[in-house]
Amino acid sequence: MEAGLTISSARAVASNLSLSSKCLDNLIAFPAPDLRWFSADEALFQEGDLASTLFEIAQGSVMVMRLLPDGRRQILDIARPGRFIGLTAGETHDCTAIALQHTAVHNHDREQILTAPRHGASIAAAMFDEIHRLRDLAVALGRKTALERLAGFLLAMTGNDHRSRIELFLPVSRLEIADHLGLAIETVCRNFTRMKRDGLILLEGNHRLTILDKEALKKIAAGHPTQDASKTARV
Amino acid sequence: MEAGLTISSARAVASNLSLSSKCLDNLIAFPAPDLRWFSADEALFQEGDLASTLFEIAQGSVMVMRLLPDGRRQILDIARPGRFIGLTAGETHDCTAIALQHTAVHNHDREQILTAPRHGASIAAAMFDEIHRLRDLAVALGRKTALERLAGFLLAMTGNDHRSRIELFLPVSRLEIADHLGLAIETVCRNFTRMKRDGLILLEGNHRLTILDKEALKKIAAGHPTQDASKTARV
DNA sequence: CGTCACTTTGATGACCCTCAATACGAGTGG
DNA sequence: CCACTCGTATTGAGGGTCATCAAAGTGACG
Repeated sequence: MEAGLTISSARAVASNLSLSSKCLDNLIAFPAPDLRWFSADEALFQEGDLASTLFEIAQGSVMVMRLLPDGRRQILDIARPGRFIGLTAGETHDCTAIALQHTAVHNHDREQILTAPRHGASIAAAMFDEIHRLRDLAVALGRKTALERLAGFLLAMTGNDHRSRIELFLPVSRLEIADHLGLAIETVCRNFTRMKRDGLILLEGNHRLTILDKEALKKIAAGHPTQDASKTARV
Repeated sequence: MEAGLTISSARAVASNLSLSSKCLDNLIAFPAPDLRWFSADEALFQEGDLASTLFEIAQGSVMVMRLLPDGRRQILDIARPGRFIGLTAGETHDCTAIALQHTAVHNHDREQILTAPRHGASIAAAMFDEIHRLRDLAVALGRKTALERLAGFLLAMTGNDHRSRIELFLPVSRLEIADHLGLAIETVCRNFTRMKRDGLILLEGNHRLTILDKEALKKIAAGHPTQDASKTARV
């Protein structure tokens, strides 16, 4: 692993996240699959590996990423329990998946699950979701500002929580957020600081964050032509 | 349509592209689907529309895009004959599809084709391809330079043509290339000019282009730490 | 031959990256 | 308990790539 990509053991700090209800549903839908544990920073699969199994996250979190020859990294997905990992077109994986915490996954045989009619529907839904997420990401990376990307990222991390004030556990470091959003780590920091200054969030340690004004974040993330608070504040 | 997005009638100039063999295969695999024609700039569907039909491009080309409230645009896909359009997770479309030329599409009933076992496999393959393309796009938008993105775009336009010298028809304007690659139109122009200066391509009118050195483009697009020609040339 | 849309080129500026220094937090050992 | 260390996060200064603004060039079409 490269020096710049080193990930601390701080990750083990809070690996006991809630096991989502969606995941429990899948435990019933897919009876008795193999369960396997990965430790933090361990690879579920690497780009180029044979794609014979499909992983379903039971507990923990996983990042899916691609590396350029000179070390530039794009994190394509940060996946939580209930999600499928390893959907690919060809015989081999086109990206790498790394566990972010101590993570449990169900192994499904790829051929078997794709041909089984009942399971096929779940996989199809997972693929549609994947397409939708990647479209969102492409719009963010191609056309949104750093602040808008970060707001969208935080909202994505909240999942379906509808409260206005939300306490979040971030399974990723600033560097990983940066590599997910196509930014430099310093830009992530500066915009977190700005959100904090503007009363949108609270920062409580590197992996804890509280959203104070979800509606404001939504407006920013949507790319609305908002009157910039930093400008009005200086009048 | 917005002023900035106006698209010229120049598109009709060369709408007689080759009807790919893959498309002919599909004509056999999916017997007697409805055929429908769209004129240039006509929408196949808009973001928010009910997603009841799946479109298979028979002839022409289509762009899939999303708009932000203030007019920023991200073109997510530029699709040629043989490709499926309208794959979406929910009941409604999460993006807009516009014909780039006079374009013929086959209409497939969404429910019917997804449940039919034989057709389902083709759709699954199409979805995998879509995921793969979107990952490539995200890596480009998030972590590649303007020159690298443009090189990758040109290679994607060549399809499976293995020759070194390739004459291309570009179904899109400079503005559309820019909105696909997350750049400004001027940046696209400048980098085309640079490629031309470096002997990588020829520019022959706004929609015609010849690739002279495909291998060099591949190296650039892959993100290899290349010795910059613009620097060495000035010594 | 004038208009119109698009493209190209140039000048300038903004946003974000890079480099650098400091701060913070957790773990370790004295 | 406190100094020390190490990795990460934050903040500041300066620079580069690309965006914006502006103007000229090109080609199609009436």
